[in-house]
Amino acid sequence: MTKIKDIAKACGVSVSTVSKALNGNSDLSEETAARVRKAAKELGYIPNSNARVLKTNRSHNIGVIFEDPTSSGLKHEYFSGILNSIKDEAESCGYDVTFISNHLASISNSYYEHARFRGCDGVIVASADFHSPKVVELIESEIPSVTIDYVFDNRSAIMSDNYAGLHDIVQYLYMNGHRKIAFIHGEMTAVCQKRLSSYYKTMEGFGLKVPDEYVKQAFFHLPKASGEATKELLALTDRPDCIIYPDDYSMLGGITALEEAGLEIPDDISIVGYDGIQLSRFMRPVFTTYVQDSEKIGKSAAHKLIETIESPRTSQVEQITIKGWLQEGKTVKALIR
Amino acid sequence: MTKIKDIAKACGVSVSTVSKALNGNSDLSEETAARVRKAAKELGYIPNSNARVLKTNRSHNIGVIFEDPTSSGLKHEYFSGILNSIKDEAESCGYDVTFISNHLASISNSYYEHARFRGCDGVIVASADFHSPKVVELIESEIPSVTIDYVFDNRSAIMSDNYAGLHDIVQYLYMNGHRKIAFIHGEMTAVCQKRLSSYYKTMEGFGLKVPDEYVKQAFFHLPKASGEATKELLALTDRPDCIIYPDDYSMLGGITALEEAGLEIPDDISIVGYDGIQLSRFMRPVFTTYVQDSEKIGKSAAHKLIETIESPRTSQVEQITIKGWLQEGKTVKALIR
DNA sequence: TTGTAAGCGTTATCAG
DNA sequence: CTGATAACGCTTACAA
Repeated sequence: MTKIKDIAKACGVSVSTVSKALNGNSDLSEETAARVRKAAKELGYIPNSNARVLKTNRSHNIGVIFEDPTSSGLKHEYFSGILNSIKDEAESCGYDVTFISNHLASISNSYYEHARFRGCDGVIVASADFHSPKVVELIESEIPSVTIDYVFDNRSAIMSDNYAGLHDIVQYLYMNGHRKIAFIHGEMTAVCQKRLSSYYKTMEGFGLKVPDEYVKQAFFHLPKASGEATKELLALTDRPDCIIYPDDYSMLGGITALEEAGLEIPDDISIVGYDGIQLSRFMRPVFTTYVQDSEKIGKSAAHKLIETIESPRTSQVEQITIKGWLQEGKTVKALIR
Repeated sequence: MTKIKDIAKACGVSVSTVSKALNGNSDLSEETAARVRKAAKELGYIPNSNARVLKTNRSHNIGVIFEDPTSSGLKHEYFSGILNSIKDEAESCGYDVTFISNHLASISNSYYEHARFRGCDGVIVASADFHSPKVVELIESEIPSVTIDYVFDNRSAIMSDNYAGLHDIVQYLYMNGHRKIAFIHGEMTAVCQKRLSSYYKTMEGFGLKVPDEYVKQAFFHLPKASGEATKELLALTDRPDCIIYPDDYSMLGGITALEEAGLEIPDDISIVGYDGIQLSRFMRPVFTTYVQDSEKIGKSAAHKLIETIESPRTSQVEQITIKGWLQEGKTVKALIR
């Protein structure tokens, strides 16, 4: 394999001259530089990033963590969408993307160590158990990082607007005449808490009381759990006329339960999802759901991280909130009041 | 940051002793080895992969190419499933996973150069334009590689069983009494050709003639195109009573066209998809479709590549075919004969 | 069983 | 404008 030394020999110059020419260093005659570049091309020179990183301490490689605690990981459309746009943005800035895990066989069982081991310039924590000490260790380290949907002190975060999400949903339901609005939510992650408080607050803002029985815990991405919760809601003496689900996928479990109960959607009961996955647009009736802008979220995360890496002084720590939008489907009935 | 030298100093031994101890080299007294390991832990030592790779020429990093020519890339459930299981398998073997692209800003516009640049031990080509010179360049290089759903000479490949797929579909339709079976297929990739020839052959095996008008080209993952093709089929004087689609997602376009034509599924016309994405199980009627085992495909690809890397001598070049299965949904009518 | 020393390919400092 | 040289952190003959 051709290396700098070979080029130097071929051109009759020193290795440092070659290095400078290849890196566009200005204090070199344009003529020599051109000669070197030409030779490099002819010899099929490919730089060796490992040698470079060793010397410069800059890898132009960012780590990404996609380890759904519920193990759905990349299979979740929300996350694969985010990954896809992280990749696009990173590559267009000259950065590579490597997965970081906490169980790389025989190397390390810590995110931090893994990232250090590979010399990542920074890490995006997209999906992980944010409460785990391993994540905290990484976040509190000297490695620049950006989190998605979770805020750590003194670190930038990209937030899907869960507050607006529930607000817009509840408001939409209210405007359509609904008052008895139940909320089946996922496990108590930060995301979930945000949605929950937004739900309560918005309800309150409309002067609506929330009976305790109207709020049920299920699990994200687990249709069965939401199906169970749905049955419980249906068993109430004063049952809701509207149910908000943790996500579109979970809503499928709800739909099954509703069908079993012989209820028509939306005539007998209205339902709303969250995420806006493809499926939500193709189901009949089309889902009314809050669409998360995963593309923008991924892009922003990569952008912010790279900014933090390249301009540590001027880059601000900030929480960037990415708004989504309400997809008006056919699962909510407009009640005549 | 702690390095080998620091450990050596702390233990009063040489750096080579430390290196040996940390790498489990046998010709070292157990006592020294233990002392060194203890010190390494206390000092929070983290190895530097770049230095290691530079010296050993083994990165324990595999590259993956996920660049759908149709740009759907990772958003396609089939591919995100594959990626997920590649990642799992690689990590459990102590390998990292890095995306390789042909447009990494300012570094390189060639897969091969990119992979060399990062020192990848091998590359999995999961999704790319296999005909492009850039892919060929990589495949023909000295870098070990495994492809998915496409065979190159002298390289291992993992193949979703497209032959069995169409065979099983046609057979199932035949068994259910269908004779007029149309096939809307995707663009003419290798995958598509395999399905097409299997379709023709199986039809022939059952003594069925395929009218030219029964075979239409549309595009993978583009519902609209399949919708158009569906309309053309419906316009035939002797229209098919059954349509096979390029994939589940495309079938949605077909369904829309059929609905517009006022046809009931499966009473008026039967349809079959391909892939077995989540959506196919939640749509009503549930899709009859051929499920591709993306998890097994990804796992096999990683496994085969690592085997090739670690045992270049004994590892065989082979095409591994991964069978899927027919998901019996409700979109095919059992015709009384 | 342990240590010495060379070298992996690159960049950066400093002298010419 | 160009070149010598040290250094990045590690592994590995080979020597002791």
